[in-house]
Amino acid sequence: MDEQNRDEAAARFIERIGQIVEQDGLTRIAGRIFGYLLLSSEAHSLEDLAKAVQASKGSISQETRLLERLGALERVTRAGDRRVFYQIGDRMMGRMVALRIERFAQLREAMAEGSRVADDAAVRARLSAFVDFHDHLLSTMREAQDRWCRGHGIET
Amino acid sequence: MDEQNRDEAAARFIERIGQIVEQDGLTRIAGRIFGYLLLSSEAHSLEDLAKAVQASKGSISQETRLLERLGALERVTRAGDRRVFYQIGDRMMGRMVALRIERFAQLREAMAEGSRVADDAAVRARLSAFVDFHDHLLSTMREAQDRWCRGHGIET
DNA sequence: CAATCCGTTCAGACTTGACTGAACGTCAAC
DNA sequence: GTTGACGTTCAGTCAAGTCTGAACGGATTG
Repeated sequence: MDEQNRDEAAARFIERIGQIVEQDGLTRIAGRIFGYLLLSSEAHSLEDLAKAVQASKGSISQETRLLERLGALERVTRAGDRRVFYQIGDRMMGRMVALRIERFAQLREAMAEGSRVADDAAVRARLSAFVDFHDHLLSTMREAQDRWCRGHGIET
Repeated sequence: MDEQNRDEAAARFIERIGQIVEQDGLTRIAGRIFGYLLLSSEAHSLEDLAKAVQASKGSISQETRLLERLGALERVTRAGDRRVFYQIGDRMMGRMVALRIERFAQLREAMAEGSRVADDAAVRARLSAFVDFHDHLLSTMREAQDRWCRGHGIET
């Protein structure tokens, strides 16, 4: 793969991650920042990122801090340099999965509340089945996550 | 729980489901329709739904057909009645989980593509680890789903 | 102190897409 | 054929939220 193709492929990857992250409720710019950093082993300055994803400094500042809060990015500083650098966080993988597992848990809770509220027996049965199913699913997911993380030295 | 409280609780449930479904990329109205039908054992007409979730007939038509396409709702008709009624589909539970599993798979694919594109060995290693992890997670999730569905007579 | 370099914040412009309501097509009944 | 009950579609409206760019605050250097 020559450099030209590699750059195009990288751009496609960044856009793709941008869309996926956007589907998860963040902004497209946050997704592109994340995608860009995923493809780099180095930390990048705010200015770097602004140039790479073609967005204003303001947006980059906003979104990097959000991603940091979510545990997706890490902030790196260097002696003798006032700038801030961002890189993919160690706990990134664990956090991404944890967030999605959390979504399942949220839905489970809502359904549980529903089955408490419902006055119709058939409805209660349907919602209870949903809750049971998700309990099952959640426990296997969490177990899978724990096991894998322990086996590979990944922190959650 | 008296009727007043029950109605309020039902309304809260419907809004909550509305928000969750909205997070999943559908509209809030679609979510409310879904929530409303989740709490009912009967099928409801388009007009019923319009009144229940306070939306226009146009929106209800749009969103019910979308939910039907996704396998969340079923369309029911009755002899001697030209109206269409909607209810929660049998395959609802399986479909909801399948859609979310699909999201994991999407992310896995993107990361796999990234590891093909990356020119840095450390980056490739990070992305490969991500892919492996998701392969692991996906297989356990799918297995859990299959096993549970088989054990409880749920169709996927 | 002035000059400069960063990151942050915020008001406003702008984009996106949800939602409505009216028009339309269809079917059945009369 | 006419009327009325339905569901669908679509152009237009409106609100939500993203993005920008300028202003700002703090730190550092000369």
